[in-house]
Amino acid sequence: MRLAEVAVPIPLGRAFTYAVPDALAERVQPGVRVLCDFGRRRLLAVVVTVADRELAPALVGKVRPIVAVLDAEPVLDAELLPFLRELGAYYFAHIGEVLRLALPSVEREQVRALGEQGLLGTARVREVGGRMRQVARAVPAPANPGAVPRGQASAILEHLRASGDHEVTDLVASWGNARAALKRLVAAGLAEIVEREEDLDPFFANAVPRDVPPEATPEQDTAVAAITAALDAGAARGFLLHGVTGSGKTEVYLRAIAACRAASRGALVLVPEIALTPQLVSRFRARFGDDLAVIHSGLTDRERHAMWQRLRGGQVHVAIGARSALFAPVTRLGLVVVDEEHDGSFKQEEGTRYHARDMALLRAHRAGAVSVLGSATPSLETEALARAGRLGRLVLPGRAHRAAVLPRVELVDLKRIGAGPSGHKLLSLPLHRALERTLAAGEQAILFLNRRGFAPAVLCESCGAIAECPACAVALTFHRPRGGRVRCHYCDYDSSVGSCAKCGSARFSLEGLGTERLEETVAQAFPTARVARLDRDVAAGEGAEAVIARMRAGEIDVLVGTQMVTKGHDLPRVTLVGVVNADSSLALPEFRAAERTFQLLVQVAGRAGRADRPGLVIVQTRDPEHPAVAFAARHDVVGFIERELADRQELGYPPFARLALVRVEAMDEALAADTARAFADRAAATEPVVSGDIDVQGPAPAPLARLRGRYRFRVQLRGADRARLRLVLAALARLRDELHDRRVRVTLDVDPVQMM
DNA sequence: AGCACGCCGACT
DNA sequence: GTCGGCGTGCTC
Repeated sequence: MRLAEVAVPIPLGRAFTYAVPDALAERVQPGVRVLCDFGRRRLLAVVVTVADRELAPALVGKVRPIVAVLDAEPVLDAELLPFLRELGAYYFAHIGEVLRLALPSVEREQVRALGEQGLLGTARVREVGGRMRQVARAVPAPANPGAVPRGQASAILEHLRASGDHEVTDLVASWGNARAALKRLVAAGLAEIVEREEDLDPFFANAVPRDVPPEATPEQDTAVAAITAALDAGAARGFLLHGVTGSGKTEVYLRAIAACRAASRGALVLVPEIALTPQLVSRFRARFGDDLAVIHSGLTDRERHAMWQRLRGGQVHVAIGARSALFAPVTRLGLVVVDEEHDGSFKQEEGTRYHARDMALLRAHRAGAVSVLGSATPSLETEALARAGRLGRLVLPGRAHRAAVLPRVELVDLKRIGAGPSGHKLLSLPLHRALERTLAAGEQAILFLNRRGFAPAVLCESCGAIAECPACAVALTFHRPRGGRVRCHYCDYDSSVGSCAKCGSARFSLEGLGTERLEETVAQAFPTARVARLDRDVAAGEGAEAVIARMRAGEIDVLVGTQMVTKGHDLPRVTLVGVVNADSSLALPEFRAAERTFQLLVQVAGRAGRADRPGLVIVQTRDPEHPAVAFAARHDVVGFIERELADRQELGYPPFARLALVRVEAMDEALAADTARAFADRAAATEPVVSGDIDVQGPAPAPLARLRGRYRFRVQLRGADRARLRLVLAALARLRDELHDRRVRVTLDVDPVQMM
C-alpha cells in the first residue's frame, strides 16, 4: 500500500499518514502540496515522505486518501525539505508550522482551478492578493469620436494611443494635472481607468546601471581568494569575515557571489531587517542586475510568489533578504552570506523561534555550500567557532576608502561631570561644546538614545506612584503628540494621561529622557540648529528613508534617534556622534548585555567621520570603567572579546554552555506558575539533570513578569553538552504536546537570545 | 489551530 | 422548554 506522511499546517508535532490513490501515485512526491481531509476540514498540506509499506495496525481504518495534488514539481526540493525537517527537529518545533515558514501562498489561478473541480470544500487556502494600482488606457473605438480633447488631455490621449497603457501615477509624474485630464477623457468615453494588481517590486522599479567593481584592497583580495578556493573545492567550508565598518565587507560578498555565479551555483545573502535599504539593494543590483531576488516584508503575496518561482525555476540565482530569506528556494546553493551576523534580528522571537544565522550555517553545510559570516563585532558564538577551527578567519583590518582613521572616542563620566548650559544633565558640558563646534563648522551630528517617547516614566506628584500599563508589568512612556499620551511599549495600550490609579491625583511629573524630549532640549539649547528625530514613531509617519534623505541633503544639523540611526546609512557629513546614555543597555537583565552594548557602541561610533573629516564620538556613562564601554572607546574588538569570553567561561554561559528556556504564559498567575513548576519538575526527573550535567533554574517570574495581561514564568536549562541538553528538551517537548490546557501557552526556546 | 461534543444559565 | 457560554478531546 502506498502511504504518504503529510505535514498539516497545525501545531501538532507529528506528520499524518494518508493513502495515495493510484490515480495520484505519479504526482505524490516529497515536497509537493496536497489537499487532505483532516477531521471535518480540508487542508492544504505538504508531503514529507512517500513509501510502499504496510499500514501500522493502530492506523487501520483511520487513514484517508489524499484528495488532490497541487504541484507538478515539488515546491520544497530535495535540499530544502530535509533542511526544514532538521530545523524543526533542532527547535522541537511542529513540522507543519516549520514548512509553512518556507512556503508561499497559492496562486489565485490554482485556487480557482481547485474550486472548479469541486475539490475545495472548506479548505483554508491562502489566496494571492496584490495591492491594486490604477492603469489608464485609451479606448480603442470610442463611441463618441467627435469629442476632441485639448491641451494636456489631448497630449495624454496621444501618449496612451502611441505607447499603450500607463499607470496613472506615472502619468502624474509627467503631466502634473494628469488625474484631472484623465477624468475628462474618461467622461468623454475616450479613455478608461482599470484597476490592476500591483506586480512590480519597488526594489525592481528603478533600473540601476551596472557598476564597475572598484579596485580591491590586498586584504579583500585575500578574503575573496580564500572563499573562492573553498567554492572551487566544493567544500562546505565556513568563514568569519571580521572587518570594521567601512572596511569593504560588502565588496568581498559581491566578488564571492560573482565567483559563485560563475560556477553556476546560487547564492543567498541574509542581512539584518533594518539594513535592507534601497542603497544596499542597488549595490547588489548594480552588480547582478535582474539576477537578484530581494525578499522583504513589504512584498505582496503576488510579488513574493513571483520571486519564489524565479528562484525555484533557476532563472534567478541570487537572493538577498532579512531573516526569512533563509528559506529562499535558491537552487544549486553554493554560497550563504550572513552580514552583521551578531545582529539580534536574526533570531525569530515568535512561532518557530529559529536563529537564521545558525540555520544558515546548517543549510550551507547540508547543501555543500560555503558560508561567510561577516561582522565588525562578531558574536561570541561565532568567535568561538572560529577559535575552534570550525570557521576560517578572514580579517579586513582597515577602512577601505581612506586612511584608516577611526574616530576619537571621548568618555564623559556622568557621575563627575554635570549638566551643560542647557541645564539637562544628559546634555553634559563636553557634549554641548562638541555640538557647538560641529555646528560652527557646518558639519552634522547624531545623538543616540535608546528610548523613544518624551519621558520613560510618569510619576504621581502626590503619592509617588509610577503610571503602569494595566496589562503589562512596565512603566508607561509619555509621548508628546496628540495632546500628550501615555503608551505602553510592549502592548497596544495608549491613553490620555488621566489621573493616578493609586490616589486619583491629576498632578504628574515626567521623569527621564526619551528621544522626543532630547530633540526638544537640543533645539532649545541650539536655537539656530535644524534638529530632527528618527525613531520607530517617526518611521511610522514620515518614514525613515525620508529623514535619512533630508540628512544626506544637509537639511538637518542634528539627528536625534534610537537604534535606527546606527545602521546601514552612509552619512558622510556626520563628524560628531553622541551616545547620550550608554548605561541603559548595560542595565538589561541579560547575560549578553555587555556584548550588546559593546556592539552598539562600536556601530554608533562607525557613523562618525566617514568622509575625509575626522570624527569624534562622545559616550556619556556613569560607568566608564565597564569593559563594554572602555574597550569600545579604544576600538579594541579583540580585547573585548577576550575579556567577555573569560567572563562567560567563568559564569558558565554561551558559548561555553548551551541554554534553553521554557516560557509559560497564562492570564491566571497561579496556573502559569503551576505549569512552569510542572516543567521544572519534569526536567528535574530526567537523567541528565539528575546526574548534574544539565542544571535547571526556576520556575521564576520572567523579567517582564506580565505582558498583555499574561503572567509569565520561565524555566532555564543549561549545560555544556548539547546532546545531554537535547535529552531533557525532548522530555519537555513531550510534556508540552501532552498538555491540552488552552489557557496556558508554553514555548520552548532553544539557544535563546532575548531572555525577557 | 479548528471544530465538534457536552453540560449549565437567560431568553422566545 | 431552546440558544449559547466555553471546557475537553481529537484530528491520519
